[in-house]
Amino acid sequence: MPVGLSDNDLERVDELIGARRRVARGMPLYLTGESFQSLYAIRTGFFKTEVISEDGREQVTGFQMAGELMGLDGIGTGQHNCDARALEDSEVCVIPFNRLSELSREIDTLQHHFHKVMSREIVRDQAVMMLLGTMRAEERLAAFLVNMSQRFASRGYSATEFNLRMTREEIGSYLGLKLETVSRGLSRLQEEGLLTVQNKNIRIHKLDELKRAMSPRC
Amino acid sequence: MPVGLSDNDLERVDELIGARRRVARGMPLYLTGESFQSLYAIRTGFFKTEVISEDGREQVTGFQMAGELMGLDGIGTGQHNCDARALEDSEVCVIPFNRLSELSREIDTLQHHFHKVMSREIVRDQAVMMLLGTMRAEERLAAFLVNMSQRFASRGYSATEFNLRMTREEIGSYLGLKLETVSRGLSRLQEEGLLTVQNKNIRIHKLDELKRAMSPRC
DNA sequence: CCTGCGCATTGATCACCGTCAATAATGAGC
DNA sequence: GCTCATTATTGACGGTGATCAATGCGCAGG
Repeated sequence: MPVGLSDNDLERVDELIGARRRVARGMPLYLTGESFQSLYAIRTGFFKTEVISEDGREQVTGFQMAGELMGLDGIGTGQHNCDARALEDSEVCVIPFNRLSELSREIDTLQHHFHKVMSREIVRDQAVMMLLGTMRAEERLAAFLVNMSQRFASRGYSATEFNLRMTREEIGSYLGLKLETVSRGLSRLQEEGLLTVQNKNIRIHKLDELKRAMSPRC
Repeated sequence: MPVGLSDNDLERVDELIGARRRVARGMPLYLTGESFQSLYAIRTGFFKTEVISEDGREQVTGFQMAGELMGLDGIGTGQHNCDARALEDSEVCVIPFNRLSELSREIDTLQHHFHKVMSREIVRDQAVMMLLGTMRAEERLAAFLVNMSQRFASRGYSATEFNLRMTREEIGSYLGLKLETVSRGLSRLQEEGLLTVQNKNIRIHKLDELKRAMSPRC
């Protein structure tokens, strides 16, 4: 993942990557309470992370796609603090955290890169707080779709046509809404002509207007 | 902050701490967009961090008290991604991030400690997402007060009697509620006999019931 | 092909919380 | 001590989204 390494260092980082691991759709990569040993970089596939509170509430805290890193929440306590579950058949690289720590002590670039990744995760979480704290249902939905669009685009896929891997309920959990509200919101955006929804398939017709729909009433 | 260092290493970590800096009530420690150079450890006082979105929305993302670290959000982009503002006259230790990086390459304990702090910040943020995504107004308030109580207690102050430093509006922003709802919620908890509110002064009478009030309807 | 199950859509109703508004209390500054 | 601005409380009302419920769709498996 990091760039700008010497050939020699690059080799060593390559060795850092332990095994690969396949995770079938619906199966957990790790569960809350399991001992934390490794980080996971997604090679292919799609995941959700989900926190479960003492009183049984569930909150999806994120959806992860290829290239993204999972497991950072486990470093602090030595135990995973959320569930990570595959939304489609997926493959991850296992990155033993001990080895990453050692190596990042020797390779500046790797250390910096790792710190940046953690920091960006914090910034991302803050953006979700903003979404949950201040946006109305349709704004949240627009923000979610724009975010998906950008992430697909940055991976070379279409920014305007993609298949969601998660259910309405999972979207709702992530956005702090009920699944009915998600469904209604999508129908509404469709009526307004911003996009077409057909089950999990989304076709965005007016990306700019969708971005504007993230802001309060016109 | 880290413990378990040799005397020698302890000296070096001490040197890591740059200047101290005083921040008067209401003044910013840093603002969004400023270049990121240092982390800040609070010696005394009380801060809030706040994200401001492009369309002008504000979201308080946290309240920080003595011993806590601020500025982690800046590492990823090299710029601060939120405002940090003192809620009372405060003093912080400036920790130049370059020096921290260097030193943590040499001192394992420091490296581990730093990684844990970042990870815990991520877990904390996820707990806030859970709060914003799944809890009703009064549950959020109870959770907020219990959290404050615990943090005061862990610093040697009373767990049942303390002064909030922030306004109802700031509490509301943090909890995704309007200030009126915060006020009503506090009044309600008071009517129920769980606590006494007098402006910013909180006296908790039934901490266990307050904890129960974090969960859905009795 | 049909069956059954999970997922999605849509409608009707209701409750929670936001909004608007008026008043009160607090604290800083002169 | 008085004034003013800020902060907090409380009430009335309305809207957004939750809840309850019924129907429809799509897909895996027999």
